[in-house]
Amino acid sequence: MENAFLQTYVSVDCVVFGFDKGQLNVLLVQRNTPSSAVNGLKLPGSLIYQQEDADAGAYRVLNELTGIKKITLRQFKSFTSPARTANKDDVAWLETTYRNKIDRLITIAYLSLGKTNRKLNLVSKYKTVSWRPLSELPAMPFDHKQIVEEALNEIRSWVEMEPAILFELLPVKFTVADLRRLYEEIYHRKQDVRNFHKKIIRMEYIVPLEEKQENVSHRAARYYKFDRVIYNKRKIGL
Amino acid sequence: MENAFLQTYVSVDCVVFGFDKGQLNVLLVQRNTPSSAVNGLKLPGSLIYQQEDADAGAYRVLNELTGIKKITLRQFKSFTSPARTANKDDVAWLETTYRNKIDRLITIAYLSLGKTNRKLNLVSKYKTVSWRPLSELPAMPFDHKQIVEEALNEIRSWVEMEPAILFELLPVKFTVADLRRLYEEIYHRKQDVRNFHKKIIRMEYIVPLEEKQENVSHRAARYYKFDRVIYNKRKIGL
DNA sequence: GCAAAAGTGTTCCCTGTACACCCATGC
DNA sequence: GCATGGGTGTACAGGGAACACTTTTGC
Repeated sequence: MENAFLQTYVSVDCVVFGFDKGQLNVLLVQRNTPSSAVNGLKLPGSLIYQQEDADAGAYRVLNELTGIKKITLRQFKSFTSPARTANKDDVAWLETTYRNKIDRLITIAYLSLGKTNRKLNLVSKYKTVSWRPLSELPAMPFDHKQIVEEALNEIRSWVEMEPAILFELLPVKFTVADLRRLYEEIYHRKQDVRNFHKKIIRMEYIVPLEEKQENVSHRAARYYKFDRVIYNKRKIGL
Repeated sequence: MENAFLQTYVSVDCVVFGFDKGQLNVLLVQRNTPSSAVNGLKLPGSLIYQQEDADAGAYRVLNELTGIKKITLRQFKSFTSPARTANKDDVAWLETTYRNKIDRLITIAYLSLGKTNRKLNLVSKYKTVSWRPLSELPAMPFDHKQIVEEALNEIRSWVEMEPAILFELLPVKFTVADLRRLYEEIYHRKQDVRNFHKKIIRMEYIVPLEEKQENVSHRAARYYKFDRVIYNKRKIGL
């Protein structure tokens, strides 16, 4: 008995995390097909073209579906199980969307961190693009839920390798408490307030501003900003 | 102008590292084709089948090409550039070997650590399977050189996540100096002998044996072994 | 004045690092 | 006896962890 070699379509899927109101969010798009059965939210992703590699495909697709241009995407894992196309509704949606017969599909998953106040949906083909809290993700087609879970694991090692990417998640001006809550979300454990403060103050590339919070019903917190120039100088020193 | 969606063959390639005589080695196989122009060493890898996922394909292929059965393979990156098939000799070899027209090929790369004293070549379709020192790798087809380089970077984060895999590279009985030289190879920096000793002694799962080296022209070193049971207990404690 | 969150110092321990000499063995 | 690599202790510095009270602001 002869085994046939796999010849398959290849997609990219992007897990873009955002941080807002103390929680991590994931950027999802909504499929817009006639059949309501297969409507629903999913990760931004699509088949890639003949002449592009997966990285180029990921940047193109994310831009086409959400309008996002300037962002860093990082390939983190391929998902190749034949069971990915086990759900008939998913396959029907694929075949309608791409006008091809598709019985197998592998995807290369990308991870990214973005600001939730970014403008979205400028050029989207999809009905809606929206941030959804990680803690209450909707049901999603294919193995998108699993992809998000593995992306979460990946964030930590990415942050350890390149701490600067954390600031992609925060607004330009942020308080130490914002940063602490972000750490707590990513590492799933409480940080001691005083120790965290000391740690942040030691980092010369997190620079204090004169500006403080306004109209808060408690003592106003100082704003800080991330200084990439100082950060890069430090790295060369390593 | 319409863009066609990529539909492609998918291969797996395995970078298996070994450690011998103080150096890291990579396991390579030799292509056996009629044309001598395309002969040469390459990473063990092959197209995967319709009905298998990439993980299953990687284990199958590594076994078919090298005889290796019990080993841990870890997916670490996909290589998807259209330029992978830029070399005509490589494409000719592909088409001869797989009896298909192949103009594009993506590969999913796997990383693994093995002992160099493992029995090889039991069921190999290839002429030879051999360990080659990392420092003097031959020219290889496709982007195999780049794949090995990226695998090297990957080892460190794998070891940090799961230190036990280091012992896959060492014989069952090893000296502290063996372990130190392995560290030095992987991290590319010298370790202080005394400090390294202290660090190792602190790890209860590295247990000293009564046995010592024999017939060495210097003071004989004590052998140690890795105790997985103690190691696993410690991990639960985290 | 009270609720809510910001801000701030000290102590202890553990880990990493720097550093130099004697020991066992084969030849 | 000499060459080769194995094995060992101490001292200092820096970072992580534990821990409680005062300050500012809006209402």
